[in-house]
Amino acid sequence: MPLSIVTWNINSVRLRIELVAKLAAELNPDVICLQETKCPDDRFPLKEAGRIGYPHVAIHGQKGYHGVAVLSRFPFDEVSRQGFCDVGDARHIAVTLGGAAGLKAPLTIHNFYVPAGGDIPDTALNPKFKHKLDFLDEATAWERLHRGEIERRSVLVGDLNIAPLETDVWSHKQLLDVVSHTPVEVDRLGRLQAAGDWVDVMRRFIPPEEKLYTWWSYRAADWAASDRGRRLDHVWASPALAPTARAMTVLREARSWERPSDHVPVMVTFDA
DNA sequence: ATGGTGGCACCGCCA
Repeated sequence: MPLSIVTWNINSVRLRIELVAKLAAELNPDVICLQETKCPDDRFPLKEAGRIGYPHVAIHGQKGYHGVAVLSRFPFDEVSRQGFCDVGDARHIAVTLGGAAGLKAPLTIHNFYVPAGGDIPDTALNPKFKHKLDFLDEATAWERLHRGEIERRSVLVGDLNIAPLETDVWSHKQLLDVVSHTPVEVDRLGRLQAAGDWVDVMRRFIPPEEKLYTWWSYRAADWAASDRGRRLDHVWASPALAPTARAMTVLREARSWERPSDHVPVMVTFDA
């Protein structure tokens, strides 16, 4: 059975729930993983999610900042939330789809929102950059502990706030010292990927030689004309699941929607 | 070379 999963940093779920409806109408995904919901759990727009076809919602939110959620057409067998760096941030939620979703075997989706890391790529000068690296280190250690489960049928998606490849940014040279593309961050992300033996599914569909972006700054006068994008959002699959990936879409047009997020949705369809 | 925008909570912080 095909299972389509979207990841999208929505930058406020309450402000943009109608854009989730538009996404649902255009791509019809089975599961939608959101980041930066910026919404306490008791204020999440659950009714609206149900109205647009997603009656099953797993949330890990907080007031004003961060927050992740998973909207699903199918019920979850399990939901879990992991804290990192002991700071109380809502940056991870995992759901398992299985028998109740009609899958032949359980499939776990990890939805991450990695800290952005501030402006200065120096851990001594910028505590937010230190937090970003620490978060990635903790997530890597946590993955090593759970490697046995991850190896089966897992997906890791989210706003990882790092563009690892030279073609994941509009100018490799000009962004080498810009947070999101520094070698130290790329190295940390590589370790996280190696810890789960994750396959970069987006790059299975668009070769590493080609430019590929999922985020364009709000600060550009004309984001499309300047096209100074970065690939900050990712879909990784475990080795067991990766070969079943059938299609991948980066919904670039969503950046032109009215009152858009600065990130666009990415969808991957698996024969799950 | 600089500053440019956006969301939330509350007039600063984070992205």
